[in-house]
Amino acid sequence: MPKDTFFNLPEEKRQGLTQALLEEFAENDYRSASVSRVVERAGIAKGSFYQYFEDKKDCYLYLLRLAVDEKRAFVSRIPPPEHGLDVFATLRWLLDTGASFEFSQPQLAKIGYRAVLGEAPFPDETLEMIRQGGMAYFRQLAAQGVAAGTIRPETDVETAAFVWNVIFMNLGQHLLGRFGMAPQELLERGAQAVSSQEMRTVIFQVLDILENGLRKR
Amino acid sequence: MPKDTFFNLPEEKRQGLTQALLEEFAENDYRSASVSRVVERAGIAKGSFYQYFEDKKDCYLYLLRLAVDEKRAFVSRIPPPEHGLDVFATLRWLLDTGASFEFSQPQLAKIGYRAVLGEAPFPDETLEMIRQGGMAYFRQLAAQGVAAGTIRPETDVETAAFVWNVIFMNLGQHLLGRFGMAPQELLERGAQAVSSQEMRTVIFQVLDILENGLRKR
DNA sequence: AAAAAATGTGACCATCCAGTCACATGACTG
DNA sequence: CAGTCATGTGACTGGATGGTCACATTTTTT
Repeated sequence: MPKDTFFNLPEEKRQGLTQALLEEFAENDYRSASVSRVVERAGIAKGSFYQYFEDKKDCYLYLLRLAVDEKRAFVSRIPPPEHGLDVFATLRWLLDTGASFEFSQPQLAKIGYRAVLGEAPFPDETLEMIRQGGMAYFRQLAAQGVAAGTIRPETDVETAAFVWNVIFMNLGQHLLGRFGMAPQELLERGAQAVSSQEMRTVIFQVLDILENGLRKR
Repeated sequence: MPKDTFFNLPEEKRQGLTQALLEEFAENDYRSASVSRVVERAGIAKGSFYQYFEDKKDCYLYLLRLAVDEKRAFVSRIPPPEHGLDVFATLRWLLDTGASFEFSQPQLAKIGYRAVLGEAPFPDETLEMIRQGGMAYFRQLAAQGVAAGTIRPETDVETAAFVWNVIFMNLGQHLLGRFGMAPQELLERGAQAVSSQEMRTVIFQVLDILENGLRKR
């Protein structure tokens, strides 16, 4: 946990530091990220940094929790389709929202992505939650679909969850690379970028593949 | 390129050094991997290391090329289904072979995986080849399927390639995590581990999802 | 205004890193 | 045997890192 001094910081200064942290930890994995670079970018003294955070791990976990909170807030802003409806409608909402988040908060998304890949050299419950949360959700969704009869009954829930999860995790990056936006441009255009028709089309195609397969019949 | 001295090394010593390199670069990304740890593990002097390799980058690229070569050799040992046949048969062969390679050479696979994620802080053509090779292959495969009429004609080739590629890249890791094998155990059991019936079932399920979708009809 | 508490600072420390180099050891050659 | 060349070595350099601390500055309390 960051110390009180961090939360007592004037809004502007705290934002500046947070931004420097976001940049550093989005561009580098935990071990390569450098506190020295962060304080340089933020324009504060090394000593000050350690008035705000216990250590490097502390500031990293702060970012992780920030990512979780922001994603929660983001998701709750776009309400899900009514519960119990078609699983594929839920899936569409998920992919759509997930991609939007990636475009709206690319740095937080990247940090979360890194966390899932499991490169931090220490155990932590927030980390574990992020790592397992996605699969758990998709597992439950798949089970629900099987129970409701929307999904083919012979489906293995774990395997379906894997496929969905892996697509979900990588779709944002794919769209980003495919439609060639620099991170800078992203930050300027904001979330509405994803509403571009091209991207919507891709998302729907992906959903269609997951739902109906690729084989012509 | 490693220097001549490296290739002149007695088999045993070269193997030992290579093994130390594999371990280090499979466990750490490029920036975090440490030459000091490598020479310690390999039991040679720091100076000797720099008789064999130009620098850190040189030894890393050696591993990358090794990964490419080994994978090529591995793949050519399990011949593909006849050309021009069902795209899905080719896909099955791909997933199967890919997963087998991951179980047979987990360290090389991991290094390749890291390379695709794009974390090395320098440009290189081998790197670029590894990064784009997968997508290029799947793109061509999808186009072939559309042309042959096996795949639904309205399919966007790029999107199909993305879905296949992302599944292909992550299936090995998934199987590994799911059937809970430690890397050590893996190295002992070798490639035949993947022939376990459980894993085959999962691979076939994944293929089935990609081919026919999940929706019950 | 004085005292006290909180916050800011950058030189400094121990540790690690990639890479070098003067020298030691071995092997081959005339 | 002497001489030459390839290989092995580890102390060392310069630089970066995470983290500390004695002190300076600012803010709050008395």
